Formats: sequence, C-alpha cells, structure tokens
Amino acid sequence: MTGVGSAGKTHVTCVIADDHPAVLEAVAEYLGQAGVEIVGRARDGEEALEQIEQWQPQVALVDVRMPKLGGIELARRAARLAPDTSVVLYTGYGDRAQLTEALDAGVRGFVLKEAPMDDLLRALHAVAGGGTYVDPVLAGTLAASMGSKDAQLTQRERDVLRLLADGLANDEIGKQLFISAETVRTHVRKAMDKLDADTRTQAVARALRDHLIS
Amino acid sequence: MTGVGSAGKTHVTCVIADDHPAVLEAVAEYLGQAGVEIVGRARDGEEALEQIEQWQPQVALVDVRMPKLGGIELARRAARLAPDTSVVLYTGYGDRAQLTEALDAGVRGFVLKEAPMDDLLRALHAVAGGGTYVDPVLAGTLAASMGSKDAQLTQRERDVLRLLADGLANDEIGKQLFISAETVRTHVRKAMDKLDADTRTQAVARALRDHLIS
DNA sequence: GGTGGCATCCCCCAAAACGGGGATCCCCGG
DNA sequence: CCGGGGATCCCCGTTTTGGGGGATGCCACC
Repeated sequence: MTGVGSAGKTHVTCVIADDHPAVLEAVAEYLGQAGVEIVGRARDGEEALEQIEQWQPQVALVDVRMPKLGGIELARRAARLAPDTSVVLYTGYGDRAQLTEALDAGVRGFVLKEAPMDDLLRALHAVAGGGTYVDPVLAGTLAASMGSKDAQLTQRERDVLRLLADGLANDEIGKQLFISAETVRTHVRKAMDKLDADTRTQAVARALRDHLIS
Repeated sequence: MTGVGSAGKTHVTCVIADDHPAVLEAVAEYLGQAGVEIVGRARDGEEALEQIEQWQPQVALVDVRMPKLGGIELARRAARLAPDTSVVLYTGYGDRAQLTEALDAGVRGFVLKEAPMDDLLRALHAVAGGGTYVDPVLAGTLAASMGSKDAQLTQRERDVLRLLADGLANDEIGKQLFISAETVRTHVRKAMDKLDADTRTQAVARALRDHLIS
C-alpha cells in the first residue's frame, strides 16, 4: 500500500494548514522529525492556497473546516494552481457525504485526527508516491454505505430543501427558483422519497444531519 | 487576571483528555515545558474520568467531543468524584447553547482550539487560582446573544421538536408523550414563536443548527 | 396572595401540505 | 433510436398547519 516504488526515505515537501494552533504545532513537529520538509504553514484556507501556489509542494495536509476557505474547495482550486500537489485532508470528523465530495474534488488522502499519527506519515508517502490513502474507519463506512441506501439528492432537490429549512412556503420557493409551486411540491416529494421521510420536516432534518444541505 | 494571589510559578497538576493524538501530544508538550505537571492523559471520556478520580488533579483539560463520554457530562460527574478539580473545556467549536450548558455543568474554563496556545496556560492558571476563563470569542458571542434573542426552549418544546424532526405527525407525537395532539400544536407554535420561524420545518432546522436538539 | 411561566386542553377557519395520479420536454448513454 | 432520469407542470380529495382566540391547574418567585 505504502511503497509504490519509492522507499520511506524519499524527500517529501509539504504545506500544512489547520486553524488549531495545537494541531499545527504537533503535526509540524512530528513530520519534521520524520524527515518531511515543511515548506509552509497556514491557519486558514486562503493562506494555505497562497502557500501551495508559491511553493508547489508535493503534498498539502489541510483541515476540512477552516476559516475563509474549506479544505474541499481548497483542493479544487489547488488542482489548478498547483497540479502536482496532492491534497490530504486531516480532519476530526468525516461522514460519507463529505468523503465522496472530497474525492470528487480530487483529494488524494483522508485521515482522521483520532487516528494514530503514524497514519499521517503513511498517507503522506502514499500520495507522494502517486497513490491514495483513506482512513480505515472512513473506508469502512464508505463500503458499508455503498451496499445500503444512497440517498443522494439532485441539485434541485437540495435547493428546495434548503429554502424549506429557511421557512419558505412552496410558492415562495417557487418564486425564488423561478418555477411553479407544483414543481416545488414534486421536488419535495422526490426528496422525501429518497430520504425515506414521512414529512417534509423530517426530510429537512435528515438532510441537515447528513450534511446534504447546510 | 492570572494571578489571584499566586504567581505563574505555582505548581499545577493536570489531566488532559482528547481523542485527537496530535492535540494530546501538542498540549502535553506545551504544558510540560510551561511547568505544568501532566499527571494523566486520556483518549476518551471514561478514561479521563478514571484518571481524574485517581489523581485528583487541580485542573482537567478536556475536549467536548470525545468517544464514550462528552466533556460536559464528564464535568458533571467529575464534580462528584473529584470536587477540587476544575474542568476546562478545550474544543474546536463552541456555540452559545454549548457554552451555557457547560457553565451549568460546572465547567470553569472554555478555550477554543483556534486560539493561541498561550491562552491555554492563561486559562489553566485562572481556574487553578479559583477563577474562571472563557475564550474571548465565545465571551463575545455570549454577550451578543444576551442582548438579542434568547431562543431557549422548554424541555417539552424540545421533546416535540425532536419528534417532529423524526417525521412524526402531531397525533403520533401526542401518543408518544401522552398528551393530546392539540397540546403538541401549542408547543410547536410556542417553539416557532421563540425561534422566530414561519413554519415548523424552519423551527426544526433552526433548532438543529443551534444544537438545541440533536 | 398575586403574577407569571409552564403544561395541558379546546375551538374556528383559511391556507397549505399530503398522497395519489398523469403529463411534457430535454439530454445523455447504451 | 429508445430508455431513463431530471425538471417542469397539472388535478383532485383529504389531512394538516398557521394564526387567532380562550381556559384550566400547577408551581415558583416576589
């Protein structure tokens, strides 16, 4: 899994981004001692993106939740500004929706903060060697949720649910989205169907809990 | 602020609990160098509680979100098992509801992980000296939310909203709570009033977002 | 002993949502 | 070229909600 032709001694350059000073310190310290060259640190997404563009590191280790710019959107932009940089997400919490969105965004690694720090090094070398790394825990939930229910909504359905969560009625949502109230109802019903909800309220609650809408 | 009669050189004993290895490492390292005696570490709430009971430290620095036992419930139990230990929450995220619940639970300090690590030491000495410490950011939002809208729900209103989020209809909720559907409606309307919501769906969404219900 | 908050129950009525249908259009992939 | 999924729109009858109103008992606080 780890070695794809290059051993652990390979020179790896890395930018770290996390809004928690303790994490930034700990990771920098740990990776530094492990022979990784830390070429930049950042406390928010924008700062991280600048560092990545400037230094074009092999790996960028970033938190998902950061001020100004989240890790996933950061990954999308980094793909253009630094095509050779592999993004690894290092985060405290991860669900299926987030993981799939991250992988779509081109993220190459996904490590949970609750994992032993060794995994960090493993992930770094995996992606630096051209591979990918997903935390075993997440990999498990991903596999588990593959077989069961998908419950992924269309863009329109998400739009409608979000406005529903903001307290708008069907016709108000219709005006907002330039469609008729009847169509809104259709979307709501489809969403309720997919989310296996008995009421629109439950559908919104499910979508919120599963982070399908914010 | 810091010295309440004792200078910074005071001997302070401390137990640290966090499920993120990096945070645990960084905090232990930092506090150790600052002269704080780390008498125990834990990766989850139960482990932390055992350590606290065993060592009766002056301070316990714990994360809010931990496996098995959250930081707030931990604080409640620690108050009985180790009355002389002051609990400081060190967490990545904090909203008003959480802060007030924490203070109710007897938590003496509240520090955000995004704050400079110096604040950690400041908080530790503050609570070890008998004082309290709340992160400036949280203190701000607390003050801000004092003046504006309260939005605190009664137990019954929370009950109803939670069941609403689970997709139950009024009469189903009534059966569940042994009250009439009319009373359920009353609670929903009161909750909508307090949350300034136009629909019950929005009320549930607000309650979920503000962590008034889970 | 009053006042206010909480929980409980009841009524009415207009408006909205629900749960079934069915229907058209467009686009993409087999 | 046809199927299927997505987005759009429509109808009908039943049920629920939203927004008013009022009423009772209880308990705590002043």
